[in-house]
Amino acid sequence: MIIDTATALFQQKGYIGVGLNEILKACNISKGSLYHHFPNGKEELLIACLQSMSEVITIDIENIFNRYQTTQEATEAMIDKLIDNYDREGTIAGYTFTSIVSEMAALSDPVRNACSSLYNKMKGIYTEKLETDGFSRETAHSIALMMTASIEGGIILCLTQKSSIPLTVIRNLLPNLMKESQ
Amino acid sequence: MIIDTATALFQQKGYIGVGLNEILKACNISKGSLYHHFPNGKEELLIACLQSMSEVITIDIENIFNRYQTTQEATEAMIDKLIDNYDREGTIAGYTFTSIVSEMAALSDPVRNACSSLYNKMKGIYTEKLETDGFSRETAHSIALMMTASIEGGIILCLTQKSSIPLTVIRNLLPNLMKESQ
DNA sequence: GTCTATAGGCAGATAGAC
DNA sequence: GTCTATCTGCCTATAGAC
Repeated sequence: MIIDTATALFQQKGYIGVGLNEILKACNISKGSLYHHFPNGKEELLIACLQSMSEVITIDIENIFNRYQTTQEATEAMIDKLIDNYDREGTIAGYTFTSIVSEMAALSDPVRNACSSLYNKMKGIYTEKLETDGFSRETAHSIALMMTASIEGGIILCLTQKSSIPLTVIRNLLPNLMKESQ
Repeated sequence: MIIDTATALFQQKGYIGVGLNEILKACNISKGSLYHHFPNGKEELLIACLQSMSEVITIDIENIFNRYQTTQEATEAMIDKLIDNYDREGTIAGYTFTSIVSEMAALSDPVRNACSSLYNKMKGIYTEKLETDGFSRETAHSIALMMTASIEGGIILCLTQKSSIPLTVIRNLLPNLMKESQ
């Protein structure tokens, strides 16, 4: 599948970091074929990949959040998975999603909107769980946003420092936010 | 000054987003001249710019943190400044520093190290202030890291959503971390 | 619907005059 | 130490055969 292969490459190297030729080679298809399916070229392919990523990531997070009773437990399990991923593979699935946002937010509104909706989906899962925990809707929204931001920032710090310590610290501090604001 | 002009461009558009010709035109110099001063070309210029950014940002944060008695007040003032910046100009100074990390962390170790040291400097200012607030060294380090990560993530969310709300929420939630962990 | 060949532009880098 | 001219290579996108 073209989209799966391209998604992996975009996640590894970012949008500008991957050339069209590299994608074609990895997919074993030709330029003519790609432009037949995606007349608007690379950007249209990226947006299709972002939609695919959105589904995969959302389902993954939802599974974890359904498996645990409280937001706190689910969050710890989720971050543990990110840390485990990093320690085993040296990368974090969804990282280059950060890279794509940073590169493209100012350049392409369609891409920016696709990324925005992905963040909102993640935040929505957190919010819902926090409300079942007993938080007011408003507080739930605030904490969910804080979770999204600190995890995203934590991933960046891990990749910058080549260490999983930042995410470990965040994993241990985030629960305080869920106790004290209640 | 070449570095000042190039720094501004890198901050606005990221490393790959700015062409060498664009920099030369903005500085009114020629290719030969640039390569005389920076034999290793664009990457060497970027690292010089990151060092310059590091000084500017560090001094700015230090000034704010010296002006207020507690970390909480200083942090709120600092984020207020980011929000004000965004609302007035639509960008956030230091943003494209995020963009540069995301683009380059996996590609260039010298650049990654320069970015890592910049994050550490910011975190160091927070840590010091938290210790004078009475936190243990270990707790101070943890909270400082959380501050760095959530602000960085908040900036990304602001740029993705084209709104200053994420940073506003983070400004209001971060103080909880400084009260309850004490 | 998939292919090859190629267009057209711009990237970063270099050579050598002055 | 600054300039202009030029090189090589890669980029995305297109044209047109099959």
